[in-house]
Order: sequence, then structure tokens, then C-alpha cells
Amino acid sequence: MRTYGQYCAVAKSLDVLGDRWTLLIIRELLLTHAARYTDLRNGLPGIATNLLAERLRELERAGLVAREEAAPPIATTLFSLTDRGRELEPVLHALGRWGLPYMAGGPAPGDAFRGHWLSWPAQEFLHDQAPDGPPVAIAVDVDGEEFVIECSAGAITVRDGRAERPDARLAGSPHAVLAVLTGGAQLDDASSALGLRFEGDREALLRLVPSPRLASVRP
Amino acid sequence: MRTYGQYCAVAKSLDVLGDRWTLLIIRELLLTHAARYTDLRNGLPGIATNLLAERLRELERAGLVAREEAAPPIATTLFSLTDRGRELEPVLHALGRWGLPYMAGGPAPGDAFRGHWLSWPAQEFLHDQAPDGPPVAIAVDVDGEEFVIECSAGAITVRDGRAERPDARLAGSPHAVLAVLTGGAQLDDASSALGLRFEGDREALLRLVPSPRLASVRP
DNA sequence: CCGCATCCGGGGCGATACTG
DNA sequence: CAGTATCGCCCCGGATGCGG
Repeated sequence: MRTYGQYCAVAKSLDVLGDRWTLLIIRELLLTHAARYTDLRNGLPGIATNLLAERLRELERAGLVAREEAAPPIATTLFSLTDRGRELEPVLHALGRWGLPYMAGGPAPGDAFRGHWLSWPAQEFLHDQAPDGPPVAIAVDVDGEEFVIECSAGAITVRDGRAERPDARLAGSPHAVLAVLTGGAQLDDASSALGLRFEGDREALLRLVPSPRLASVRP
Repeated sequence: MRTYGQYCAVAKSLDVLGDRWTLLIIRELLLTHAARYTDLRNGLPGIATNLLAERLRELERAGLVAREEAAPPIATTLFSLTDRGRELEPVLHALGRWGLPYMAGGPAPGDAFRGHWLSWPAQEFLHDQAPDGPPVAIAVDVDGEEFVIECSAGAITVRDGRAERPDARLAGSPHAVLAVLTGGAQLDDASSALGLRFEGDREALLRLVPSPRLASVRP
């Protein structure tokens, strides 16, 4: 990117991050911790393959991304954030929170969606309201992509994949699941109005779901 | 800007903010509260005038910027942020904090500088360590641009212009002043190594300057 | 298959000139 | 003062090819 040529911290940040797709690549690496080139392509629908390669090179040169060549039997390349790259988490969180209102109406026609994009709002908005209770696991199925929200002793973790024996199952559109996760819709309202499907232990979910707040995604 | 077409809050934010110069225009409006077109041009050295006009139109359409035509005797246009635009303050703060390390070496050759760009670090890093003390005012002169840091009853305010009877005067390069404001350099070190000039009540400044911390700009 | 490199068309961007 | 007009150029998007 052409530099702004300004002795200002915001401009200096944008000199590094301002190129198209750069911050979304950071998003993917923050959400996945370590990803192959193909994983990144899949998490960034719409990116041109040459741009992804070029951005990764630039981010490596800037010291935000590390490239790890796996041992011969595996023969693949893993991309991950350096410490300096992980320091961008507050920036991505601020951007995500500011953009939440644009999610309210549901996806625009043609919008792509990936299940793991919801792991940020799950981490950010859910809180364990009964830290002394037993651990719970909630399986989430969004447009066929599945992940698991686990809660134990006050800590929330989100991981990809299927749960073995979840306490509850949540399934529906991205919009419906997001509305429930951010506290913008009550479970029953989302079921009737947004087609959300819920089964299992109702208490397990209600333990985590926040009360409605300003930053939420309302139906 | 061409939309990313992703149902993700970060991507939706970047659909609005991702164009070149857009976030720097927001920076100017956050720092100046209300600015004329010419003020914005002056605070954004390097921008092409057609781009500034186009960005302002887009930001107005997006509901982030309001254009106010002053009454006939004044005959000028004022641009300011809407409430929604001001909600970007956390985003700009996060970007500024992340970019601080890039300021450590001083300006790159050819870098432009404007005095009011320092008002953010002044607000962010200075704290009144003696809220019960008398009000103080410190005049700052950076490359000929002047502003005033005022402190009263624990609150820090920064404004452009000259102080009538400041308790202290601080003058020097952007790099030197920034290093002192962020706590990266002690006053004496900055004087000897960075050519900082200081006169007046030393206690007035030491009351505000933070102790060295990680996010500071070191010489 | 994975991780790119190359090629090409179109549009965003940069610089300057000009205007009510 | 607050823009519009114009014109290269380079970044970006989309497709294809290619070595390990």
C-alpha cells in the first residue's frame, strides 16, 4: 500500500492494515489460530488467490504473520499470527462491535457466511451467569456448519466441530443464531419469528445468553 | 467501495470504512468536532480534492457525517460527525494505540505532521495525578503549531491555539513531544537527547505525565 | 491437492487544472 | 471556499496455469 506519509499513529496503522482484504485475513487468523492457505481461502469467500498470497507475504514482512513449514510427512504450510499480530484483537473487536447494527436485517442477497465467524460474538456476548454450576456444552448448527459453545467455571470457549453429548442443540439461520447470541431476541421470539430450532436443556442456554443490550442484533 | 459480500460484522464495517482515506477523515472530524472543507484538506495532507469530496458524500449517505450549511452572513459549510460516526471513537483509539510503536523512530523522510494529531495521545495518556491541586495549563509548540493542555480537577482537555498565561511551555519536534506525552521518555532525557525545550513550572508537567508503560513511544 | 505465479480488463486512486 | 473535470496509472478481480 502506498503510504499516507503522515506522522500519526492511525495513519501508520493504516499504512500496514489499509489494503483491501488485509484486516479480514487478520480476522481469519485470529479466529482459527493456525490455518493452511486453503483454509484461509475458504474463510475469505471472494478473495482472489493471488491477492491472498501477496497479502500474506506483506503481513509476513511486516512481522504480523508467521509461516511455518510443517515436517516432511505432513508437507503443508501453516500461517499464524505473531504476538504483534495478535495485538490487533482490540482493533478487530472494535470494528466488529461497530458493525453489529449492519447485521440486524439478516444477510444481504448473495452474502456468504461461515460458521466460525460467529465464534467472536459468542465469546464476546455470552457470559456464565452461574459460574458454580456444572459444565455445559451447546451444539450450534448454522446453515450446516457446526460449532460448540462450552462453558465451565465461568469461562466460555468456542470450537469448531460437533459435540458428542451436548446439553442443548441450537439450529437455524445465521441471523437467528446471532440475534440470540447477542441478546437481541429471546429464545421463543427467535423460534417463532426467525425459524430457530432448539432442543435439549433450556436452562443450559439461558445460563449464557445475555440480557438485551444496546449493541445487540435485533430481529 | 465494492462490498465484501460477507455476513460478518467486521466485513460490514469495512464495507463502509475500508476505502482509502475514509478512516483518516473520521480521525479529523473526531479531533476537530466541526470542520470546513479547507480545514479537512489541511488536516489530511496528501489527499486529492476530488477524493475528499467523494468520501464526504459517501459518509453522508452512510449516516456518519452531517453537512451543515451556515446562515447567509457566514456562508460556509461545516462537516461534523453524527452520533453513529462518533461511535467510531473506540475503533480509532484501538488503531492509534496499535500504531504507536511505528512512531518510535520519529517521522519518516517526507512525513507530514499537524499539531492537533497529538491531542489524542495527550487525552489518552495524560492523567491528573493530583486532582485536588490547582488548575494548570501547559502550552505546547510543535514545529510551530501550538496547542494547550489544560487540567482542572482531574479532567484533561486539549485545545488548539495559544495559552495566555501557561504554567509551563513545552517545545520541540513531534517525536520528542510525543515521547514525553506517552511516558516513553523522561523530561530530562528528552531535553538532552531529543532537543526538547521546557520552561516554567516543572511540577505542572510532572503532575500529568504518566509513568513509563508498554504502549509508550520510546526514543 | 496445495500454494502459489501469470496474464489481462476495469475501476479506484493520485495529481493537476479549472470554476462558481 | 468548496468543490468539479480530466487523465494516467496502478491496484484489484477473475481466470488459468503449474510445480511440488
